[in-house]
Amino acid sequence: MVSSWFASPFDFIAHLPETDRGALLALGRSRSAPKGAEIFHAGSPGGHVYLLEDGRVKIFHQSAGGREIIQWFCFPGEIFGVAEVSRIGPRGVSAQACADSSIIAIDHRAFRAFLRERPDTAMLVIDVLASRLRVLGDLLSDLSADDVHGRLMKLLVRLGARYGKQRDGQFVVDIPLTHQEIADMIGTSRQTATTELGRLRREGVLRIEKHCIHIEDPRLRRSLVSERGPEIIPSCARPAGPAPAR
Amino acid sequence: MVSSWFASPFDFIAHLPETDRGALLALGRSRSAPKGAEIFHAGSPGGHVYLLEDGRVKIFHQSAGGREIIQWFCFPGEIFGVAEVSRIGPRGVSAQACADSSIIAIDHRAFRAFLRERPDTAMLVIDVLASRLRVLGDLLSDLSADDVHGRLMKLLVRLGARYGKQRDGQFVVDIPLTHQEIADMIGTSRQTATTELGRLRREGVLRIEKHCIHIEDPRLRRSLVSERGPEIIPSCARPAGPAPAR
DNA sequence: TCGCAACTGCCGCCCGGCTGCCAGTCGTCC
DNA sequence: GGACGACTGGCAGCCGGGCGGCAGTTGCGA
Repeated sequence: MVSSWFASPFDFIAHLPETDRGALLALGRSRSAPKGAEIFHAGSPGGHVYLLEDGRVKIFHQSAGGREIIQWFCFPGEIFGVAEVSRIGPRGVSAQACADSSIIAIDHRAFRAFLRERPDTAMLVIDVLASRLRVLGDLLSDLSADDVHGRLMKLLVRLGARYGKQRDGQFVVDIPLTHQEIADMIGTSRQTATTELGRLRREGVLRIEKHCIHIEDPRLRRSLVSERGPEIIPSCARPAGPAPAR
Repeated sequence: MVSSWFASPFDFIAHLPETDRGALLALGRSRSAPKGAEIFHAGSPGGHVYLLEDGRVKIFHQSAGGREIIQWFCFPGEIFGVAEVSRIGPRGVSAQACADSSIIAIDHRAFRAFLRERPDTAMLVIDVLASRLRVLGDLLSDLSADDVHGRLMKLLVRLGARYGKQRDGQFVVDIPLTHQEIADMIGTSRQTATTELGRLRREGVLRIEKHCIHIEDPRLRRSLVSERGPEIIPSCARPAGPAPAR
């Protein structure tokens, strides 16, 4: 059994070395962000790095036409807003709480100074950035090569592998998503996403209940279960074992 | 005068601290790659990080349909192949020499060990990854929000700001590009790229000579010249000065 | 409990851009 | 110098999917 690289949620806080965790958290200030609150906005200076203690945060790009392109969701333990603080210039993406959230804001200069003294944590940051680079690269490739149906299927696979849970004999992606959000994740319109989701529902591939996606198709379900392996801790990763099929 | 973040080529080797440069270069083995040679391929294990001494390298994603999505070009001094070595799993992108090139290959374990001991270089790697994350984020947003004309204009601005040179009273993007490559950079077909380039030529915006783009439109030219500022060294960047308009 | 706002679901129209095709030009290697 | 391959340029046809519109449903807050 192999685990695809995208199947492992990146719990940054949990992966921090014991010796660094307390010190890093102490650098920041905790604050709460109610559902819908904007944490930072594209164009703002970007003086902080954030850790998500609890809740869910959407990282997205806003285009000129008002369209949103969702790059990813952050879950508890993840770090975000880190790409923009290392280079001059404003943030390129916006962050918004999708649920009542609790976040820790760390001044970016303090964060950089911290990384300089803690090589383990610095390597972890490199791993996070590298992983996100791959995610975006894949999104880019899908967007220019696949049609809407293909992109939606790939989204299902990714969401299922990464966030899916087995519950009461069902396979559920435990994130409430609107059609609009799904459309924004695969770069299409709300209407087209609705149509395509309707087709998949009629074909028995999935079912949506309380905005959560239930995978019904037994084949897809099995492949999702087998792709979720034990969580990979990248710092411990060795190029041993067979490479996962891509 | 402000400099857009994307206007600064990232000469990794030049930005290395004096104390680290020799030691890092000594870790690797230099080799040459003739034009068209593949340096690594998507799906391969990814055991090395590369520095480009001379030449030009194309980093791209190959889609199922055989289509290429060019993520960026590397120029002398740049580092590449770094995103894939930190996580388990094969490479997601391929690298190919666009011109006769000379590269230095560094074993990824040696590279990681090096970064652990050299915080300045580790921070530089973080800056490189962060910068590329922004590039991909922008590409993604353009691809899903703009039409071909808009994407081509943005490509012109980026290429011009980053690689443009003033020469003999002309403004030239000094990279020989085929229509196919331009199409691969903006996610469209060769034919559509040809058509759109033809229109821009007829409108007097640009001229293509020996596969190099000459910017003719005086307004576009002025804006490109003013966007190229002194090269930004991210490690020295302070959030002083006005934020560039995006 | 009511009312509004957000979300879902389904049309039909229409246009941007992809596919396929072919002819002309340029560069390069025999 | 000739032949071949790579690149450019343009045209016809078609279709995926964006957009506007609207009705029905859900759920949240007053």
